[in-house]
Amino acid sequence: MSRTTPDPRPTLTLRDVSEASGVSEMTVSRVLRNRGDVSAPTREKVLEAARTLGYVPNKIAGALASQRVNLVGVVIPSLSNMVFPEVMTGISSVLDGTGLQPVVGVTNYLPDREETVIYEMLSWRPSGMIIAGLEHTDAARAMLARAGIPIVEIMDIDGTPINHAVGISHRRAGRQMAEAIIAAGYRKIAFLGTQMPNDFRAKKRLEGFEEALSKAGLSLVDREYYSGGSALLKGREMTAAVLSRNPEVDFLYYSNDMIGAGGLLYCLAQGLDVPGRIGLAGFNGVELLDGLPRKLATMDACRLEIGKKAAEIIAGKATPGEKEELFPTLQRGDTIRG
Amino acid sequence: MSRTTPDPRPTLTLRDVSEASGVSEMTVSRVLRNRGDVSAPTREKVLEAARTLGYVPNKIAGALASQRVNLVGVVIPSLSNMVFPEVMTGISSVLDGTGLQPVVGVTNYLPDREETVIYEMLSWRPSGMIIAGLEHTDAARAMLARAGIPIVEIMDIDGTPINHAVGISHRRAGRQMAEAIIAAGYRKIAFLGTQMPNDFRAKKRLEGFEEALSKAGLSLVDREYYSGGSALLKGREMTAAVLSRNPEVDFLYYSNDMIGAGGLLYCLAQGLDVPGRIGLAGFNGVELLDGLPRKLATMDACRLEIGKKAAEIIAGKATPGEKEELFPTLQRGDTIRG
DNA sequence: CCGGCAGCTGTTAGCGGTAACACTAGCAGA
DNA sequence: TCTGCTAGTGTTACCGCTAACAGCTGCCGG
Repeated sequence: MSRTTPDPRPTLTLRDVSEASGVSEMTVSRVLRNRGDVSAPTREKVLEAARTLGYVPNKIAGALASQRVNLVGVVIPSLSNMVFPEVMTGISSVLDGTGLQPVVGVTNYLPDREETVIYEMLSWRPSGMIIAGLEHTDAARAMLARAGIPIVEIMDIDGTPINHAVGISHRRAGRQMAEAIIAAGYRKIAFLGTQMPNDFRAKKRLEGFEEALSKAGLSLVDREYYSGGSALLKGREMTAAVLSRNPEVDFLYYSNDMIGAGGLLYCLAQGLDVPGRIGLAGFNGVELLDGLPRKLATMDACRLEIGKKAAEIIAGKATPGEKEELFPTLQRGDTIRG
Repeated sequence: MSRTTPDPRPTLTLRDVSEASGVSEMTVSRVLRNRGDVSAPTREKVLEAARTLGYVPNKIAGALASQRVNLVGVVIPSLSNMVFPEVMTGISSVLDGTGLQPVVGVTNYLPDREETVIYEMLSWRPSGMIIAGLEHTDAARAMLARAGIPIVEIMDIDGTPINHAVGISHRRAGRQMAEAIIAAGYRKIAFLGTQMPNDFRAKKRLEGFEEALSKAGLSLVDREYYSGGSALLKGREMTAAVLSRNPEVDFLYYSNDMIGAGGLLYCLAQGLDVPGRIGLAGFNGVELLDGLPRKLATMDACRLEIGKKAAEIIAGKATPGEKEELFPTLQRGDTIRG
């Protein structure tokens, strides 16, 4: 079998359908797009012909002629994160009704890669762009700004949006968590996170966290970073490392739920008193947590809601301000005492 | 702030760059695509002009004129599955070098939705299509068959591909797992899975599983299905339900690792002797398992490899047969005795 | 009986690029 | 000197579709 099916005939065009149904190409175009008045019998003839020929319209030509593209670019750092799939769900749920279609690009947290992805996407002249984060290369910002389409930056609002931003304040989220932890009486607090220089949101959370600590006269007792591998396993390992280095630590703040879950499993396996002897907290509010033996404290990131709001802005279903702030709720779970 | 940035000037075209740099549009086009001979000084002038103007080429026009589109359609049932993101990673890793770009469409396991997604994608005239599964509507199959581009169906090879298939035999995988379980001496076996009439691969695994059971004179003692919610939690709940209904059950076969992990956590929490009193197994080999207190038996689905092979076929880097079978390895972990 | 208009269909001229070819200058070799 | 070639550049004709407008019919009211 050959690699590509050898075309029996050159690809079908409107002309083929028009000849098969005995009307002009324009009329076929009208029927296929449900636009303009076409008599019922003509419509039937055309649809019949298109169906039997197996005609699939060429959107490239259509888009060029009409100067309209029903695509929305979505640029996110990663798919394996559990968090972006949910954002996508929110986006799709809104876009589904509108004839707009999301197109996903993944950057792996690399700014240059992001720039390339944005460039590629813009070259298809989408109707709008949804991009995770507020930090981009200068070139990327410039391209976006002059694209003449609505740009929505999501997840974060601590910064200056190009056009619109929909998200939460990670700095505030970090601060809130720290305050809750301090209020619960924990004092020897360690941070465990991802080694990702370009995960600006995690960085902002940590900043807010430390800010609140220092306001209370505290500072982090220890910090541990990882990269790659099974997050759950890394959570275990990092937790073991921190606890052996600093047995007096009484709270573990994780940069995401997955490593937090690993840490929780480790602590429970060690027979540590959670949350009495030691407390834990993560971030994101992933549904995985529901299945754990004990509920990890976390803060949901409003992922679904962010996706929906962003899509509504693109679809013109919302009249947005420059920043749309959402407010995550602290879920104390069973791993913060009090 | 208005919704769309008001265009200060109509979008830039080749003509603008050509005028700014004093050469013909054709020459600009050549420079921007690195094609044909252009003198170094001219090239510089053009690049300079393009850069300062902030020109982004219009791929729609380019694709129409050249009849070439650097897009590869990827159609998958779900993103929240942990398994497809890894397939995507495999695809991207190969495509990255080739100038080809994946475009993802999600079907949510709905055949009609799949048909729509395929239609939409084909209307952009991609260079190839990668589609999960071998089961499609007749219309979808017909469209794909006459698209005149390479079509690679992935994940599964139990069936008849349109063009090429890359995957594993889920029927065989189910059979192998059953054989291993029986050989280990388990006899009262229950199945726990997703309630998804259109997850044909899970269905095939179960078929193979039951086939091997009946060959050994056994049959499933119980079965339990779920849909929606946190898979980990559902795994717990289903396991509890099965064990309370049939306390004599000595093996739990899960249709995926996530619910298997939930079940494992439940069994351990109940103080059950795993794998002595009761064994467990899942499917997929997700890396999450590495972080569990005990390693769940599973079978990896060769996801990365499948993505790579499929992409190689599309990119013309492999000369494939009709079916490329990969062979998953059984990982016994710590939840099958012996 | 005519103007006006709605309903339907066709014609024309692009959309913004690129393939294919045409052209020019400069230079090597006969 | 002339041919032949190459490197560099421009010209032309589309790619497949749609916006905009131009008919054509039949029917209405005045």
